[in-house]
Amino acid sequence: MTRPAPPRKPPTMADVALATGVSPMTVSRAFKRDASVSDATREAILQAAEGLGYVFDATASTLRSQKTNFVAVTIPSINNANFADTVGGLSDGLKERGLQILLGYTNYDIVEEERLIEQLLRRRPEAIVVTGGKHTDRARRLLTNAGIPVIETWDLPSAPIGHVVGFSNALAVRGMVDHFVAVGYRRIAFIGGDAHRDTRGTDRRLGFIAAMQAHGLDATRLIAAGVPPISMREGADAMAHLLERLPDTEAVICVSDLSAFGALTECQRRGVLVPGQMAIGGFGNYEIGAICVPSLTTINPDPRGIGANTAALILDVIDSKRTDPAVIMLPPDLILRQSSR
Amino acid sequence: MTRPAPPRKPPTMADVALATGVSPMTVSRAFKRDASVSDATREAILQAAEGLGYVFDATASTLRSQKTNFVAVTIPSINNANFADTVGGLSDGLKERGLQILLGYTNYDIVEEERLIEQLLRRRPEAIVVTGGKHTDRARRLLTNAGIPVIETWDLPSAPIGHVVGFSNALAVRGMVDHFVAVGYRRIAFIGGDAHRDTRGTDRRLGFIAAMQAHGLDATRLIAAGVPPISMREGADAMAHLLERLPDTEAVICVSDLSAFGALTECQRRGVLVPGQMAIGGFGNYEIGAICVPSLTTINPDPRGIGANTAALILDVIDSKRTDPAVIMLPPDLILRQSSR
DNA sequence: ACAGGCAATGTTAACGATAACATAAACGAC
DNA sequence: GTCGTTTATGTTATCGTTAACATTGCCTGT
Repeated sequence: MTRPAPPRKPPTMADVALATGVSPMTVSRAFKRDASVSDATREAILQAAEGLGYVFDATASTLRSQKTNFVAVTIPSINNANFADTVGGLSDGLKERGLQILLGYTNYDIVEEERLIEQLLRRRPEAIVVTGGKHTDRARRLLTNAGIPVIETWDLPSAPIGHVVGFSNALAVRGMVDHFVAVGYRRIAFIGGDAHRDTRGTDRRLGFIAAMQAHGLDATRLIAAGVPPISMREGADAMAHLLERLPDTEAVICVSDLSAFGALTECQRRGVLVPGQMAIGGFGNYEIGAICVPSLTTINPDPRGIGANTAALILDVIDSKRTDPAVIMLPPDLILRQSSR
Repeated sequence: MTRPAPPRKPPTMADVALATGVSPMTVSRAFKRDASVSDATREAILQAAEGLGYVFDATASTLRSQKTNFVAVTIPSINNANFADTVGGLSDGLKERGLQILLGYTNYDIVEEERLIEQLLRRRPEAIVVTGGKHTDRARRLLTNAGIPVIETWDLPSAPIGHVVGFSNALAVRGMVDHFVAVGYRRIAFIGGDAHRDTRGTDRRLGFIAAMQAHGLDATRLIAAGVPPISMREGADAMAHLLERLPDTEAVICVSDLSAFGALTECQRRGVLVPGQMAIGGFGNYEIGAICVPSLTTINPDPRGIGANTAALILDVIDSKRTDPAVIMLPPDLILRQSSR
């Protein structure tokens, strides 16, 4: 009379304890770092655990200890080298402490961001990192009341919720405008998206306009190239548009290196010399800008540095080494390359 | 006599229940979709919850119901448009069911992958998706014993652990070699990384060698360009190397579009005409290949499709609509563009 | 008018770990 | 040799939610 194989529930610490002849508490200690368990006992426990196929249950641990070891992170898009670098820096900085990243993306939409933040907070992260400083009212409330460290990145919010690790997108673009003007360009255009979804892109356009006006120059050569975030294709289309409508333009600043590269290729297709007939500037210091011919003048916002600083900040706050809201600014570098010589 | 503000523990369902005058169980039901609660009661509960600043505790829910609503995913690198697209397709397909992605990256290292898999399994995901079919023995064991659906992607493992959603990297490259030969190229080189870290890259190189030999052609023009995954810079370096050492080479197939683009720029810097003097093929159908001048012949492995199919498969398995291990092949497309005309 | 059914809600115990406290044994200082 | 201290381990109760079962009341059909 053979029974059907029982559904065989996965083993728990109690099973490991039974197999080793100790109490569950000792098993629990054996899986911690600093706990006081004799080497022999720990060895026996871990071996029994491996033999039984026991896998630590982080959920139960979390519920009792009220520590999830999660850090929640929202980024606009997972498919973006800049944000990926920030997550990389963050992840590396948190790894040694056993903090795991719970990642979500908002698709550049603050309503989606609100939904995402709520979902993430349900997992009770130890801290939450959001990209950007613009949120729905409810999202702000959720973050404020979450009772955990909140870090806004990639931006310089006028009214920060908690901590900030970022920079001013507008000021960064101003630096590039200043450079272009100093080199002698006057009829300068800006290529960006056509909506306010991408707030960092919008800030860059506003920074462009303000900087041009500060120089007493015409700030109306604005090409809106499609729904943000715009990429290579839209950059190329925008350059086509620009060359047809405003052919006397001498230089163009693009909202990103990707659109700048697209714009560059359109010049190549049309035989427009870069930088001879058209100078180009980008934003973001993507790899492509360093490799393409001609290489692209750009702004390096140090995405990995943002992530690394955010990680360090989180650890300091968790260790109570820091109690007041921090505002960490990482001034972006202007990188001069062939496209604006 | 003012007391110091109490640490004010975050409200629980019991608090919401008290505030609404119902039992905690009814509050629990109000937060579910299908549960039987009257509209009036649910409304009152949700309003009270919002007023108290209550946030659902997914950890406790998970522990009791044994459902985490997590799907674990490992990718080699977060900073890669192909894998990002796969995660995007996966995420979109799982979102409607409330399944959240728990993402980790292995840095192209199967030892790191093992560590990561163990970490992820501790969170008790409903399913686990791994990139690639090569794992450490212990990782294989962990996956096999996890008791959840396992899906290997982006590959065609010889001995699958569970389900597979992928394609043969070797066969895909063979298709490109066949094309190059048909068009008349004979002295064809391959540019890739110099180690076995990136198993998909290695498979592509092996596919190249096999295909060349099948045509009776010299398969020794192999340029190793650095630690995988190689990118634009390494592609440029490799092309420089190739042009100096094997100047009679007529065409080159690169392990990725990124290295192919780097190789292309090196040709541009040296005045080597593409495709006139050197034809180039890439892999991955990255955006850059469609935009650059000349545009790049490439292979489209349909990363988003891999993600979407994986999501659909996971839902089918969870719903028990499918019980046997699935092997879903998405044959990559060869995309012919200017760089190999 | 009453059985049967369904909708809305309540009660109890449990998910699997560990914080907090308790205890036993070993060790050293004087 | 006694006492305090440290080390290794055990016991009990609990984290916040929900599965499973129980109950109440209202509606429907005959």
